[in-house]
Amino acid sequence: MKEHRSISIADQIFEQLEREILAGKYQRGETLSELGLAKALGVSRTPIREAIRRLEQENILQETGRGLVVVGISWEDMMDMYEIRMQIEGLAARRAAERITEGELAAMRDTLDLQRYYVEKGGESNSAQIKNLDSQFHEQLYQNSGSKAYCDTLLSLHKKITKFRMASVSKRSRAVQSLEEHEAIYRALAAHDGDAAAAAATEHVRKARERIQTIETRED
Amino acid sequence: MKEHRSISIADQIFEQLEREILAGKYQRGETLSELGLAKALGVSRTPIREAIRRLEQENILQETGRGLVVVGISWEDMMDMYEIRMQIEGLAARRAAERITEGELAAMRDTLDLQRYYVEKGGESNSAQIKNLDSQFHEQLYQNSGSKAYCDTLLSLHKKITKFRMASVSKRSRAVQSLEEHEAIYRALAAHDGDAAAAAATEHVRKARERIQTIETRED
DNA sequence: TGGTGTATAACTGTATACATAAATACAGCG
DNA sequence: CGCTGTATTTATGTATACAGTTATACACCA
Repeated sequence: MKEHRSISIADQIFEQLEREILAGKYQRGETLSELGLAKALGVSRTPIREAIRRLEQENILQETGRGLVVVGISWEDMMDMYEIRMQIEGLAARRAAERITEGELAAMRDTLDLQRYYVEKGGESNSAQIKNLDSQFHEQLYQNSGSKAYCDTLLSLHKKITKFRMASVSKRSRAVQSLEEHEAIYRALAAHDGDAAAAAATEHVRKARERIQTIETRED
Repeated sequence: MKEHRSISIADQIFEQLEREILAGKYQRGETLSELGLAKALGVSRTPIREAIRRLEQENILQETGRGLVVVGISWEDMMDMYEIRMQIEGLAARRAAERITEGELAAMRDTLDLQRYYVEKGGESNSAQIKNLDSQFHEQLYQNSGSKAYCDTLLSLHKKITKFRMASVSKRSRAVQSLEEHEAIYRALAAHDGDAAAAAATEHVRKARERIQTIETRED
């Protein structure tokens, strides 16, 4: 089955480079060149340049006038992103609790149910699925805050954190804990309890950061 | 050590379009085309496309597959950005207070002195200067937080707010108040008092938002 | 009159050509 | 041996050509 809408080469390259840079494939400070990337990927410089412009705008790549230098993000950067999320994800959850509709609640319920299915099913092959559903839950939460500013800011942070952690594996027990915290957020949203939603979301981010600190070690 | 590197056409166009979109020159939902922009600005599509990619990444312009649609930001979006800043600018100030050096303090002092000079001098012609120095103070604060994540996030929000408000005029009394709040932040930084710095920064953003709410009225 | 099929125009995506500037290599010269 | 000036390579910035796709206009036909 063919894709309904072809994604441009430039977008694919952007995604790939973003993933690779955030996952640490390139060392920070390492230099790249347009032509080098173009040859390596078998395309012309044009789509490469467009991908680079987007990466520059995300501050994970920097133009030096002669070559590109990889900025990426460090472990400390990621910890800081969690800290920022702790603050504003709570506020976003509060807003979502106050304005979420039944339909939006049902959609989040579906996400949770699917996440629970894969978590309880176990198996390492479902790790990617679980991560995707985890991201989806958060994205729904952001969307349901009804605020473009909150949504944009949180999506940007969440995306970077997710791709940074892409290489790491997560244990099942952690997935269960994360799921239960999602459930707590959902219950607060369903009850339209702003305070509870804010507290649950903030706590979830805080615990997620703790979990990462204890399980992962990463040079950098 | 001044940069002699000329700014590319693509960058200039990005700055211009960003300013115009955020300032509300284009209506939200309005469509643009690469060729139209290229002809209007007298350049080829290449630099236009690169500017567009960056604007897309900022979520103020959107590609539809056939033409571009202006997203921009609304008054509510800006209020939300202030709300987010209230939270994280305080945390950034706390960090800055804990790690700022004498040299960095001196640089911020210089910015404040210059700002005070123009504020006390009065005159409408200095409005732009004052705004620039105001931005500079905040950027120094962000930088001195020592955190890439805080710096990136706050810079992005601050830039959009600033350009959104670019069209508006500010009264002198407001400029004086803003300056005094900056002084309060500076004093806390100089005293390396994290709590005070956080409180002062948060309060400054809160009051800045209040001031805007009372003086400005803008459709949309 | 209304629907349909085709031609046309408009737009984006990609590749390529060319200009320019900067780093590098190297030969010549003191 | 060291310095210098030049040639070459390599990099980016911009323009242009071309392909592919989709909306649009319009003529034609039932």
